[in-house]
Amino acid sequence: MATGRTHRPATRSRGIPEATVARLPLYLRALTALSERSVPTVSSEELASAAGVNSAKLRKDFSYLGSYGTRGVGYDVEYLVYQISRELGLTQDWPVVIVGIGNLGAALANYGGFASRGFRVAALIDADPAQAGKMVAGLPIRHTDELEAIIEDNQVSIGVIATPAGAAQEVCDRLVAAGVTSILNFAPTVLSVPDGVDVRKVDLSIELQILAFHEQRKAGEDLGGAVAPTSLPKAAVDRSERPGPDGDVPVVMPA
Amino acid sequence: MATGRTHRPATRSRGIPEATVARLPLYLRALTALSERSVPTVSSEELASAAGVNSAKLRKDFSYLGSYGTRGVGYDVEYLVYQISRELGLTQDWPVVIVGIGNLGAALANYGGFASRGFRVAALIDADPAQAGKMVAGLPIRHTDELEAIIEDNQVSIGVIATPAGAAQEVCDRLVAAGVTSILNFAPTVLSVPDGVDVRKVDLSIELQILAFHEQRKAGEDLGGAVAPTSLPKAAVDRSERPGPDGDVPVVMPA
DNA sequence: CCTTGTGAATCGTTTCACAGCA
DNA sequence: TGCTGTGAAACGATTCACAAGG
Repeated sequence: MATGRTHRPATRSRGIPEATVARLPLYLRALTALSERSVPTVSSEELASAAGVNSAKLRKDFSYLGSYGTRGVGYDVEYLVYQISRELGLTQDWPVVIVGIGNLGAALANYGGFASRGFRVAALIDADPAQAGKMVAGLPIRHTDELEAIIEDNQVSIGVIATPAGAAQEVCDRLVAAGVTSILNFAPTVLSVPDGVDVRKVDLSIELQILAFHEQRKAGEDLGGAVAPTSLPKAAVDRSERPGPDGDVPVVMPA
Repeated sequence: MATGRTHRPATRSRGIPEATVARLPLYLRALTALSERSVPTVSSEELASAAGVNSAKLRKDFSYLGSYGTRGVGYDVEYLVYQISRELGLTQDWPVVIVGIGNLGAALANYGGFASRGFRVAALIDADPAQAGKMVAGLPIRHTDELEAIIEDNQVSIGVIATPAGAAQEVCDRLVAAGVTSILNFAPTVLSVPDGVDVRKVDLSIELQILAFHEQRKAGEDLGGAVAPTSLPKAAVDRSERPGPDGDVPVVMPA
């Protein structure tokens, strides 16, 4: 979910629900695969199962875009690909910059999924002068000093932050000051941004922690009961038991 | 959200809402930072703002865990760190394997956030024989042939898939057959898994597409109207207009 | 007859607002 | 007095079930 308090609460016109927007890329991927196999039409049932959702949800989602199906038949694949692409804004070109070219930044730079949608990596930026000039994914790494100029020259409105947590807020501030209004943040920090700027967060360690929660539950069920003594009296907890957490996350990469 | 149809619908005992579970790691991070600065207590207001949520939500979330605060005062930082860690299952050790050691897999292997929570990278696995034996993040890359043995020897229940999309389902099947019951999937595919296996998905390109949607909206608003002719008659769309999408995503890395 | 599109019912989450307690 | 804990209200998303329409 976007972190910054954004998203017009009023405006009330073509309101596509957030949950629906988040699924459109999923449908698009499934449709693209069908399109490659030259499948002309799909039913909501088929497409839903390819996208990993149920058909009622899919139909409701599509109903927000308009009436693009044919009753008794299904949806025209090419037509839907086009409609969803347009709705998502992928029929235009989006230059993005990636800041922080460690392993993660490099992985992102090499990621084919960007180019094949409307995204074009306009520049790779890193704070380490020693990295400057090195080629990654066919692009030279440029130094942070050039950040503002790069944003302006390329009309970049989307920035990807793949720096260590400590650097993220400063990078974010500079991106925003230079005109970026959407940020994809891989650093494990809460970024604060002015109104009108969207932040989305991808946090590897959080995803694992959620898995661990469910995993623990499963283990508990195998034994047929609650896993841990869930409610021991507060006084019983020895403060030194967990000896004061072990230094938080040097984070993703030396950037 | 988890993709596989999982999550016990019945059981009905200590039901912590999914939305709450997903925020616990966030609180934990904020609390850990406070703990390092030796802050003894926080109010819901302070902690909420550090975690980027509002205080009512945070209090409701904590109320599912129990009554861990003190009215008029706030929450004991160390105590809460411990309670949340335990609830998330982070007081135990979780061995994980990472399959697919391209740039992304390497970034994950180097990611400090794993070790500092209860996660231990038990092995790195790649299908490329030429990679086998190379050291990444202090661990040797091992060949896919060894996958089953590694899982068993290390009692691994959590697997991370960072392979190209084409390989993901097969890797997933092998992981599950070998006993893995939680999967974090970075490949842009819908994985199908048997009941009882949890899948969480991180998709870089989807996040960007969601940003593009909102970005487009902003651009449209600047001009004070709808961006695109949102509803043109179906017949008007020339099928050859978007010439059949350009090959989906070679994906993350040559793995 | 088949599949879409959608009101209405349901479910889960968030927010409000205040009683309860240190 | 101040902040937690929580019922109750509001909101949003999902699912149901069926009428509409090719």
